[in-house]
Amino acid sequence: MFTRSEENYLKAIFHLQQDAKDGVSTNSLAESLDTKAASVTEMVKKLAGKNLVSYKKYYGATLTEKGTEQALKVIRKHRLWESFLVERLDFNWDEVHDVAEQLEHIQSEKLVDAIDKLLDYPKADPHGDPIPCKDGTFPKENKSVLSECEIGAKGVIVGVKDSSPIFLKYLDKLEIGINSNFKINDKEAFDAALDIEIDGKPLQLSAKMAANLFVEFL
Amino acid sequence: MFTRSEENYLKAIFHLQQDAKDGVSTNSLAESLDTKAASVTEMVKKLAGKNLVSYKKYYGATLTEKGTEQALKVIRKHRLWESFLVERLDFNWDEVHDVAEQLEHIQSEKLVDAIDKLLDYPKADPHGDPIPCKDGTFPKENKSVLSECEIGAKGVIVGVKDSSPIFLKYLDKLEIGINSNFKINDKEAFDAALDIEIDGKPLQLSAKMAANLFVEFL
DNA sequence: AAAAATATTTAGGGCATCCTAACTATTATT
DNA sequence: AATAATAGTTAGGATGCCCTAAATATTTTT
Ligand SMILES: [Mn+2]
Ligand SMILES: [Mn+2]
Ligand SMILES: [Mn+2]
Ligand SMILES: [Mn+2]
Repeated sequence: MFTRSEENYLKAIFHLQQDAKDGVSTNSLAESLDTKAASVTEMVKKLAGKNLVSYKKYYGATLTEKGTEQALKVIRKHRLWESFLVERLDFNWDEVHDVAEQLEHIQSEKLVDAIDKLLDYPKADPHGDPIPCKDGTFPKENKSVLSECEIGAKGVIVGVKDSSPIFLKYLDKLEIGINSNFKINDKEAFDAALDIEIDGKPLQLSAKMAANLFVEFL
Repeated sequence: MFTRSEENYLKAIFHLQQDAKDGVSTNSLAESLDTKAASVTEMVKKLAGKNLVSYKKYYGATLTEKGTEQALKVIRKHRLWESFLVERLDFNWDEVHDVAEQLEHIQSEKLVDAIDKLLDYPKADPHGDPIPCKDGTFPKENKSVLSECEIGAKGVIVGVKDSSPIFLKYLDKLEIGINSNFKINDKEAFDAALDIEIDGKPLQLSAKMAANLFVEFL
Protein backbone atom coordinates (compact mmCIF):
# COMPACT_ATOMS: atom_id res chain seq x y z
CA MET A 1 0.00 0.00 0.00
CA PHE A 2 2.65 2.54 1.05
CA THR A 3 6.37 2.45 0.58
CA ARG A 4 8.78 2.02 3.43
CA SER A 5 9.88 5.61 2.99
CA GLU A 6 6.35 6.95 3.09
CA GLU A 7 5.64 4.96 6.24
CA ASN A 8 8.74 6.33 7.92
CA TYR A 9 7.73 9.88 7.10
CA LEU A 10 4.22 9.37 8.42
CA LYS A 11 5.53 7.91 11.65
CA ALA A 12 8.03 10.73 12.10
CA ILE A 13 5.38 13.38 11.49
CA PHE A 14 3.11 11.68 13.98
CA HIS A 15 5.76 11.71 16.68
CA LEU A 16 6.89 15.27 16.08
CA GLN A 17 3.29 16.43 16.05
CA GLN A 18 2.85 15.27 19.64
CA ASP A 19 4.98 18.10 21.00
CA ALA A 20 4.78 20.95 18.49
CA LYS A 21 1.27 22.43 18.28
CA ASP A 22 1.54 23.80 14.74
CA GLY A 23 2.73 22.01 11.61
CA VAL A 24 5.85 19.86 11.73
CA SER A 25 8.77 21.75 10.22
CA THR A 26 10.81 20.54 7.30
CA ASN A 27 14.01 20.78 9.27
CA SER A 28 12.80 18.83 12.27
CA LEU A 29 11.63 16.07 9.97
CA ALA A 30 14.95 16.08 8.16
CA GLU A 31 16.76 15.81 11.47
CA SER A 32 14.58 13.03 12.78
CA LEU A 33 14.71 11.01 9.55
CA ASP A 34 18.41 11.63 9.10
CA THR A 35 17.92 13.13 5.68
CA LYS A 36 18.06 16.57 4.11
CA ALA A 37 15.46 19.32 4.07
CA ALA A 38 15.20 19.21 0.29
CA SER A 39 14.23 15.55 0.38
CA VAL A 40 11.62 16.26 3.02
CA THR A 41 9.96 18.99 1.00
CA GLU A 42 9.72 16.64 -1.91
CA MET A 43 8.23 13.76 0.06
CA VAL A 44 5.84 15.94 2.00
CA LYS A 45 4.44 17.19 -1.27
CA LYS A 46 4.00 13.63 -2.43
CA LEU A 47 2.20 12.69 0.79
CA ALA A 48 0.00 15.76 0.48
CA GLY A 49 -0.89 14.60 -3.04
CA LYS A 50 -2.04 11.30 -1.53
CA ASN A 51 -4.07 13.05 1.14
CA LEU A 52 -1.96 11.69 3.95
CA VAL A 53 -0.72 15.06 5.17
CA SER A 54 -1.88 18.60 4.77
CA TYR A 55 0.94 20.87 3.82
CA LYS A 56 1.26 24.60 3.46
CA LYS A 57 4.50 25.83 1.96
CA TYR A 58 6.80 27.28 4.59
CA TYR A 59 4.42 26.32 7.41
CA GLY A 60 5.06 22.61 7.88
CA ALA A 61 3.04 19.43 7.61
CA THR A 62 0.23 17.86 9.62
CA LEU A 63 -1.24 14.39 9.30
CA THR A 64 -4.72 14.07 7.89
CA GLU A 65 -7.08 11.52 9.35
CA LYS A 66 -5.97 9.03 6.72
CA GLY A 67 -2.33 9.78 7.48
CA THR A 68 -2.84 9.38 11.21
CA GLU A 69 -4.55 6.07 10.72
CA GLN A 70 -1.65 4.79 8.67
CA ALA A 71 0.96 6.13 11.09
CA LEU A 72 -0.78 4.38 13.97
CA LYS A 73 -0.76 1.12 12.09
CA VAL A 74 2.99 1.32 11.70
CA ILE A 75 3.49 2.35 15.32
CA ARG A 76 1.29 -0.53 16.39
CA LYS A 77 3.44 -2.96 14.47
CA HIS A 78 6.65 -1.43 15.78
CA ARG A 79 5.56 -1.73 19.40
CA LEU A 80 4.08 -5.20 19.04
CA TRP A 81 7.29 -6.46 17.49
CA GLU A 82 9.34 -4.87 20.25
CA SER A 83 7.12 -6.57 22.80
CA PHE A 84 7.48 -9.89 21.03
CA LEU A 85 11.24 -9.62 20.92
CA VAL A 86 11.45 -8.93 24.64
CA GLU A 87 8.71 -11.28 25.83
CA ARG A 88 9.35 -14.26 23.61
CA LEU A 89 12.87 -14.02 22.30
CA ASP A 90 14.61 -12.68 25.39
CA PHE A 91 15.90 -9.52 23.81
CA ASN A 92 16.86 -6.78 26.21
CA TRP A 93 14.83 -3.57 25.99
CA ASP A 94 17.78 -1.70 24.54
CA GLU A 95 18.18 -4.13 21.62
CA VAL A 96 14.77 -4.10 20.03
CA HIS A 97 14.32 -0.72 18.40
CA ASP A 98 16.49 -1.17 15.32
CA VAL A 99 15.05 -4.57 14.46
CA ALA A 100 11.53 -3.25 15.00
CA GLU A 101 12.33 -0.44 12.55
CA GLN A 102 12.59 -3.18 9.93
CA LEU A 103 9.79 -5.42 11.13
CA GLU A 104 7.26 -2.59 11.30
CA HIS A 105 7.19 -2.51 7.50
CA ILE A 106 6.17 -6.13 7.00
CA GLN A 107 2.79 -6.15 5.30
CA SER A 108 0.54 -8.82 6.73
CA GLU A 109 -2.42 -8.02 8.86
CA LYS A 110 -2.74 -11.66 9.77
CA LEU A 111 0.81 -11.65 11.11
CA VAL A 112 0.39 -8.55 13.29
CA ASP A 113 -2.84 -9.89 14.70
CA ALA A 114 -1.26 -13.25 15.44
CA ILE A 115 1.63 -11.61 17.32
CA ASP A 116 -0.88 -9.48 19.21
CA LYS A 117 -2.80 -12.59 20.21
CA LEU A 118 0.33 -14.55 21.07
CA LEU A 119 1.29 -11.82 23.53
CA ASP A 120 -2.27 -11.67 24.85
CA TYR A 121 -3.01 -8.19 23.57
CA PRO A 122 -0.40 -6.15 25.41
CA LYS A 123 -1.21 -2.54 26.27
CA ALA A 124 2.31 -1.15 26.21
CA ASP A 125 5.68 -1.94 24.67
CA PRO A 126 8.88 -2.67 26.63
CA HIS A 127 9.54 1.05 27.06
CA GLY A 128 6.08 1.73 28.44
CA ASP A 129 4.78 3.27 25.23
CA PRO A 130 1.13 2.47 24.55
CA ILE A 131 0.29 0.12 21.68
CA PRO A 132 -2.39 1.48 19.35
CA CYS A 133 -5.40 -0.83 19.09
CA LYS A 134 -6.37 -2.74 15.98
CA ASP A 135 -9.41 -0.51 15.52
CA GLY A 136 -7.21 2.58 15.21
CA THR A 137 -7.82 3.81 18.74
CA PHE A 138 -4.88 5.30 20.52
CA PRO A 139 -5.22 5.44 24.31
CA LYS A 140 -4.64 8.94 25.61
CA GLU A 141 -1.62 8.91 27.88
CA ASN A 142 -1.56 10.81 31.10
CA LYS A 143 1.89 10.13 32.36
CA SER A 144 3.80 12.38 34.71
CA VAL A 145 7.48 13.01 34.44
CA LEU A 146 9.53 12.05 37.48
CA SER A 147 11.46 15.32 37.51
CA GLU A 148 8.24 17.24 38.01
CA CYS A 149 7.00 15.26 41.00
CA GLU A 150 6.92 16.72 44.45
CA ILE A 151 9.00 15.69 47.39
CA GLY A 152 7.30 12.82 49.17
CA ALA A 153 5.65 11.50 46.05
CA LYS A 154 5.37 7.71 45.73
CA GLY A 155 4.56 5.66 42.70
CA VAL A 156 5.74 3.40 39.91
CA ILE A 157 7.93 3.90 36.88
CA VAL A 158 5.73 3.33 33.84
CA GLY A 159 7.85 4.43 30.93
CA VAL A 160 10.95 6.02 29.50
CA LYS A 161 10.98 9.13 27.36
CA ASP A 162 14.37 8.48 25.83
CA SER A 163 14.78 4.91 24.67
CA SER A 164 18.34 5.05 23.44
CA PRO A 165 20.48 2.06 24.34
CA ILE A 166 22.81 4.29 26.33
CA PHE A 167 20.04 5.44 28.64
CA LEU A 168 18.41 2.01 28.89
CA LYS A 169 21.66 0.27 29.74
CA TYR A 170 22.32 2.85 32.42
CA LEU A 171 18.90 2.14 33.92
CA ASP A 172 19.73 -1.58 33.87
CA LYS A 173 22.90 -0.85 35.77
CA LEU A 174 20.97 1.10 38.39
CA GLU A 175 18.33 -1.63 38.49
CA ILE A 176 15.60 0.77 37.47
CA GLY A 177 12.95 -0.55 35.12
CA ILE A 178 9.28 -0.48 34.24
CA ASN A 179 7.27 -1.28 37.38
CA SER A 180 10.00 -0.21 39.77
CA ASN A 181 8.54 1.50 42.81
CA PHE A 182 9.88 4.86 43.84
CA LYS A 183 9.61 7.36 46.65
CA ILE A 184 11.06 10.85 46.41
CA ASN A 185 12.81 11.77 49.63
CA ASP A 186 14.31 15.10 48.67
CA LYS A 187 15.27 17.33 45.78
CA GLU A 188 18.65 19.11 45.80
CA ALA A 189 18.29 22.85 45.46
CA PHE A 190 21.53 23.23 43.53
CA ASP A 191 21.04 20.91 40.54
CA ALA A 192 17.55 19.48 41.04
CA ALA A 193 18.97 16.00 41.58
CA LEU A 194 16.53 13.69 43.34
CA ASP A 195 17.18 11.74 46.50
CA ILE A 196 14.99 8.81 45.76
CA GLU A 197 14.30 5.23 46.75
CA ILE A 198 13.90 2.73 43.93
CA ASP A 199 12.36 -0.53 45.11
CA GLY A 200 13.54 0.46 48.57
CA LYS A 201 17.10 1.18 47.56
CA PRO A 202 18.17 4.81 48.09
CA LEU A 203 20.07 6.58 45.33
CA GLN A 204 20.54 9.94 43.66
CA LEU A 205 19.12 10.65 40.21
CA SER A 206 20.25 13.59 38.11
CA ALA A 207 17.62 15.99 36.84
CA LYS A 208 18.32 14.74 33.33
CA MET A 209 17.64 11.14 34.33
CA ALA A 210 14.46 12.12 36.13
CA ALA A 211 13.26 14.09 33.14
CA ASN A 212 13.32 10.91 31.06
CA LEU A 213 11.28 8.71 33.37
CA PHE A 214 7.51 8.56 33.26
CA VAL A 215 5.66 7.66 36.44
CA GLU A 216 2.25 7.00 37.84
CA PHE A 217 1.27 7.60 41.44
CA LEU A 218 -0.06 5.01 43.81
CA MET B 1 24.99 -5.68 3.50
CA PHE B 2 23.02 -6.60 0.36
CA THR B 3 19.87 -5.08 -1.04
CA ARG B 4 16.57 -6.89 -1.08
CA SER B 5 16.82 -7.15 -4.83
CA GLU B 6 20.31 -8.61 -4.73
CA GLU B 7 19.19 -11.16 -2.15
CA ASN B 8 16.25 -12.17 -4.31
CA TYR B 9 18.49 -12.68 -7.31
CA LEU B 10 20.95 -14.78 -5.32
CA LYS B 11 18.17 -16.95 -3.97
CA ALA B 12 16.65 -17.41 -7.43
CA ILE B 13 20.00 -18.34 -8.96
CA PHE B 14 20.57 -20.83 -6.17
CA HIS B 15 17.25 -22.54 -6.77
CA LEU B 16 17.55 -22.63 -10.54
CA GLN B 17 21.07 -23.98 -10.24
CA GLN B 18 19.77 -27.08 -8.46
CA ASP B 19 18.25 -28.48 -11.65
CA ALA B 20 20.20 -27.02 -14.57
CA LYS B 21 23.81 -28.24 -14.65
CA ASP B 22 25.28 -25.29 -16.54
CA GLY B 23 24.86 -21.57 -15.84
CA VAL B 24 21.43 -20.19 -15.02
CA SER B 25 19.98 -18.48 -18.05
CA THR B 26 18.91 -14.87 -18.15
CA ASN B 27 15.43 -15.80 -19.28
CA SER B 28 14.81 -18.40 -16.60
CA LEU B 29 15.86 -15.86 -13.98
CA ALA B 30 13.61 -13.21 -15.51
CA GLU B 31 10.73 -15.67 -15.44
CA SER B 32 11.31 -16.75 -11.88
CA LEU B 33 11.79 -13.20 -10.57
CA ASP B 34 8.87 -11.87 -12.59
CA THR B 35 11.02 -9.29 -14.30
CA LYS B 36 12.52 -8.75 -17.76
CA ALA B 37 15.64 -10.23 -19.29
CA ALA B 38 17.25 -6.81 -19.68
CA SER B 39 16.96 -6.17 -15.95
CA VAL B 40 18.49 -9.54 -15.21
CA THR B 41 21.52 -8.92 -17.40
CA GLU B 42 22.12 -5.67 -15.59
CA MET B 43 21.82 -7.13 -12.11
CA VAL B 44 23.86 -10.20 -12.90
CA LYS B 45 26.68 -7.95 -14.04
CA LYS B 46 26.43 -6.06 -10.79
CA LEU B 47 26.54 -9.26 -8.77
CA ALA B 48 29.51 -10.45 -10.79
CA GLY B 49 31.25 -7.19 -9.92
CA LYS B 50 30.73 -8.00 -6.25
CA ASN B 51 32.03 -11.51 -6.70
CA LEU B 52 28.74 -13.11 -5.82
CA VAL B 53 28.21 -14.79 -9.17
CA SER B 54 30.44 -15.71 -12.03
CA TYR B 55 28.99 -14.65 -15.30
CA LYS B 56 29.96 -15.23 -18.90
CA LYS B 57 28.02 -13.24 -21.45
CA TYR B 58 25.44 -15.35 -23.24
CA TYR B 59 26.20 -18.38 -21.05
CA GLY B 60 24.37 -17.63 -17.83
CA ALA B 61 25.31 -17.12 -14.19
CA THR B 62 26.57 -19.35 -11.41
CA LEU B 63 26.94 -18.52 -7.75
CA THR B 64 30.43 -18.16 -6.37
CA GLU B 65 31.21 -19.52 -2.92
CA LYS B 66 30.46 -16.10 -1.45
CA GLY B 67 27.20 -15.93 -3.38
CA THR B 68 26.16 -19.40 -2.28
CA GLU B 69 26.85 -18.54 1.33
CA GLN B 70 24.67 -15.47 1.09
CA ALA B 71 21.88 -17.30 -0.74
CA LEU B 72 21.84 -19.97 1.94
CA LYS B 73 21.53 -17.34 4.65
CA VAL B 74 18.44 -15.94 2.99
CA ILE B 75 16.96 -19.40 2.41
CA ARG B 76 17.66 -20.25 6.05
CA LYS B 77 15.75 -17.19 7.17
CA HIS B 78 12.89 -17.87 4.78
CA ARG B 79 12.43 -21.42 6.01
CA LEU B 80 12.85 -20.57 9.68
CA TRP B 81 10.22 -17.86 9.41
CA GLU B 82 7.86 -20.23 7.61
CA SER B 83 8.36 -22.75 10.40
CA PHE B 84 7.73 -20.10 13.03
CA LEU B 85 4.53 -18.96 11.37
CA VAL B 86 3.16 -22.50 11.24
CA GLU B 87 4.46 -23.75 14.59
CA ARG B 88 3.83 -20.71 16.74
CA LEU B 89 1.28 -18.55 15.01
CA ASP B 90 -0.99 -21.25 13.62
CA PHE B 91 -0.62 -20.27 10.01
CA ASN B 92 -1.56 -22.94 7.51
CA TRP B 93 1.27 -24.21 5.30
CA ASP B 94 -0.25 -22.54 2.26
CA GLU B 95 -0.23 -19.07 3.88
CA VAL B 96 3.37 -18.65 4.87
CA HIS B 97 5.36 -18.20 1.70
CA ASP B 98 4.46 -14.63 0.82
CA VAL B 99 5.06 -13.32 4.33
CA ALA B 100 8.34 -15.21 4.50
CA GLU B 101 9.37 -13.50 1.26
CA GLN B 102 9.32 -10.29 3.26
CA LEU B 103 10.67 -11.59 6.54
CA GLU B 104 13.66 -13.27 4.90
CA HIS B 105 15.15 -9.83 4.27
CA ILE B 106 15.19 -8.68 7.89
CA GLN B 107 18.79 -8.11 8.90
CA SER B 108 19.46 -9.34 12.39
CA GLU B 109 21.51 -12.38 13.09
CA LYS B 110 20.36 -12.31 16.68
CA LEU B 111 16.76 -12.49 15.56
CA VAL B 112 17.23 -15.46 13.23
CA ASP B 113 19.15 -17.33 15.87
CA ALA B 114 16.50 -16.62 18.47
CA ILE B 115 13.75 -17.94 16.20
CA ASP B 116 15.89 -20.99 15.47
CA LYS B 117 16.31 -21.62 19.19
CA LEU B 118 12.64 -20.95 19.96
CA LEU B 119 11.70 -23.68 17.48
CA ASP B 120 14.38 -25.97 18.87
CA TYR B 121 16.54 -25.97 15.75
CA PRO B 122 14.15 -27.45 13.21
CA LYS B 123 15.61 -29.45 10.35
CA ALA B 124 12.93 -28.74 7.76
CA ASP B 125 10.30 -26.14 6.98
CA PRO B 126 6.54 -26.81 6.77
CA HIS B 127 6.90 -28.02 3.18
CA GLY B 128 9.63 -30.48 4.07
CA ASP B 129 12.43 -28.37 2.64
CA PRO B 130 15.66 -28.59 4.62
CA ILE B 131 16.77 -25.56 6.64
CA PRO B 132 20.40 -24.58 6.03
CA CYS B 133 22.46 -24.60 9.22
CA LYS B 134 23.90 -21.51 10.84
CA ASP B 135 27.41 -22.59 9.86
CA GLY B 136 26.50 -22.49 6.17
CA THR B 137 26.09 -26.23 5.83
CA PHE B 138 23.27 -27.43 3.63
CA PRO B 139 22.23 -31.04 4.22
CA LYS B 140 22.24 -33.02 1.01
CA GLU B 141 18.74 -34.24 0.29
CA ASN B 142 18.05 -37.68 -1.02
CA LYS B 143 14.33 -37.64 -1.45
CA SER B 144 12.43 -39.85 -3.83
CA VAL B 145 9.46 -38.72 -5.82
CA LEU B 146 6.25 -40.64 -5.22
CA SER B 147 5.50 -41.00 -8.92
CA GLU B 148 8.72 -42.92 -9.39
CA CYS B 149 8.13 -45.49 -6.66
CA GLU B 150 7.33 -49.06 -7.42
CA ILE B 151 4.11 -50.85 -6.77
CA GLY B 152 4.10 -52.18 -3.24
CA ALA B 153 6.35 -49.42 -1.92
CA LYS B 154 5.62 -48.19 1.61
CA GLY B 155 6.85 -45.08 3.31
CA VAL B 156 6.17 -41.56 4.49
CA ILE B 157 5.50 -38.29 2.74
CA VAL B 158 8.41 -35.99 3.60
CA GLY B 159 7.93 -33.00 1.36
CA VAL B 160 6.20 -31.24 -1.49
CA LYS B 161 7.86 -30.14 -4.69
CA ASP B 162 5.26 -27.56 -5.60
CA SER B 163 4.29 -25.39 -2.64
CA SER B 164 1.66 -23.26 -4.29
CA PRO B 165 -1.46 -22.63 -2.20
CA ILE B 166 -3.59 -24.39 -4.79
CA PHE B 167 -1.66 -27.62 -4.44
CA LEU B 168 -1.32 -27.38 -0.66
CA LYS B 169 -5.01 -26.74 -0.13
CA TYR B 170 -5.83 -29.70 -2.32
CA LEU B 171 -3.58 -31.88 -0.17
CA ASP B 172 -5.38 -30.57 2.92
CA LYS B 173 -8.68 -31.57 1.39
CA LEU B 174 -7.37 -35.08 0.73
CA GLU B 175 -5.86 -35.17 4.22
CA ILE B 176 -2.39 -35.71 2.86
CA GLY B 177 0.44 -33.98 4.69
CA ILE B 178 4.01 -34.25 5.85
CA ASN B 179 4.41 -37.51 7.80
CA SER B 180 1.41 -39.18 6.20
CA ASN B 181 2.08 -42.88 5.65
CA PHE B 182 1.49 -44.35 2.26
CA LYS B 183 1.42 -47.68 0.52
CA ILE B 184 1.24 -48.00 -3.25
CA ASN B 185 -1.22 -50.70 -4.24
CA ASP B 186 -1.22 -50.31 -7.98
CA LYS B 187 -0.36 -48.00 -10.84
CA GLU B 188 -2.81 -47.52 -13.72
CA ALA B 189 -1.29 -48.34 -17.07
CA PHE B 190 -3.33 -45.74 -18.93
CA ASP B 191 -2.49 -42.48 -17.09
CA ALA B 192 0.00 -43.57 -14.44
CA ALA B 193 -2.45 -42.71 -11.65
CA LEU B 194 -1.63 -44.40 -8.37
CA ASP B 195 -3.93 -46.56 -6.32
CA ILE B 196 -2.58 -45.72 -2.95
CA GLU B 197 -3.37 -45.83 0.75
CA ILE B 198 -2.72 -42.66 2.74
CA ASP B 199 -2.75 -43.31 6.48
CA GLY B 200 -4.76 -46.38 5.69
CA LYS B 201 -7.33 -44.63 3.54
CA PRO B 202 -7.41 -45.80 -0.10
CA LEU B 203 -7.55 -43.22 -2.85
CA GLN B 204 -6.38 -42.44 -6.36
CA LEU B 205 -3.64 -39.94 -7.04
CA SER B 206 -3.00 -38.50 -10.49
CA ALA B 207 0.49 -38.75 -11.93
CA LYS B 208 0.81 -35.00 -11.58
CA MET B 209 0.00 -35.12 -7.89
CA ALA B 210 2.41 -37.98 -7.32
CA ALA B 211 5.17 -36.13 -9.16
CA ASN B 212 4.96 -33.33 -6.59
CA LEU B 213 5.26 -35.44 -3.48
CA PHE B 214 8.59 -36.40 -1.95
CA VAL B 215 8.76 -39.59 0.06
CA GLU B 216 11.07 -41.69 2.15
CA PHE B 217 10.78 -45.42 2.54
CA LEU B 218 10.32 -47.24 5.77
C1' DA C 1 26.28 -24.16 -44.17
C1' DA C 2 22.82 -20.85 -44.62
C1' DA C 3 18.44 -19.21 -42.90
C1' DA C 4 15.17 -18.92 -39.32
C1' DA C 5 14.07 -18.88 -34.64
C1' DT C 6 15.33 -17.88 -30.07
C1' DA C 7 18.02 -15.95 -26.36
C1' DT C 8 20.75 -12.28 -24.68
C1' DT C 9 22.71 -7.88 -24.50
C1' DT C 10 22.80 -2.88 -25.24
C1' DA C 11 20.82 1.72 -25.70
C1' DG C 12 17.94 4.91 -23.99
C1' DG C 13 14.49 6.07 -20.61
C1' DG C 14 11.29 6.12 -16.34
C1' DC C 15 10.41 6.38 -11.42
C1' DA C 16 11.54 6.71 -6.38
C1' DT C 17 14.46 8.61 -3.27
C1' DC C 18 18.24 11.03 -2.01
C1' DC C 19 21.84 14.96 -2.38
C1' DT C 20 24.21 19.86 -3.01
C1' DA C 21 23.91 24.48 -4.28
C1' DA C 22 21.33 28.40 -5.38
C1' DC C 23 17.33 30.99 -4.50
C1' DT C 24 13.40 32.83 -1.73
C1' DA C 25 10.38 33.39 2.17
C1' DT C 26 9.94 33.96 7.08
C1' DT C 27 11.67 35.55 11.52
C1' DA C 28 14.59 37.93 14.54
C1' DT C 29 17.59 41.85 15.43
C1' DT C 30 18.80 46.39 15.27
C1' DA D 1 11.12 49.53 8.88
C1' DA D 2 15.30 47.92 7.13
C1' DT D 3 18.73 44.42 7.54
C1' DA D 4 20.59 40.13 9.02
C1' DA D 5 19.96 35.43 10.21
C1' DT D 6 17.44 31.32 9.64
C1' DA D 7 14.36 28.11 7.47
C1' DG D 8 12.31 26.25 3.41
C1' DT D 9 11.96 25.53 -1.56
C1' DT D 10 13.56 24.77 -6.24
C1' DA D 11 16.86 23.31 -9.76
C1' DG D 12 19.72 20.02 -11.34
C1' DG D 13 21.93 15.76 -10.72
C1' DA D 14 23.04 10.80 -8.76
C1' DT D 15 21.85 5.99 -7.78
C1' DG D 16 19.22 1.68 -7.85
C1' DC D 17 16.21 -0.95 -10.18
C1' DC D 18 13.04 -1.53 -13.61
C1' DC D 19 11.22 -1.24 -18.74
C1' DT D 20 10.82 -1.31 -24.22
C1' DA D 21 12.92 -1.52 -28.55
C1' DA D 22 16.79 -2.37 -31.30
C1' DA D 23 20.98 -4.85 -32.10
C1' DT D 24 23.65 -9.01 -31.77
C1' DA D 25 24.89 -13.72 -30.48
C1' DT D 26 23.60 -18.52 -30.11
C1' DT D 27 20.91 -22.46 -31.33
C1' DT D 28 17.82 -24.93 -34.23
C1' DT D 29 15.95 -26.10 -38.52
C1' DT D 30 16.16 -26.85 -43.22
MN1 LIG E 1 11.22 1.66 19.20
MN1 LIG F 1 10.79 2.34 10.05
MN1 LIG G 1 8.52 -20.49 0.76
MN1 LIG H 1 12.46 -12.39 -1.14
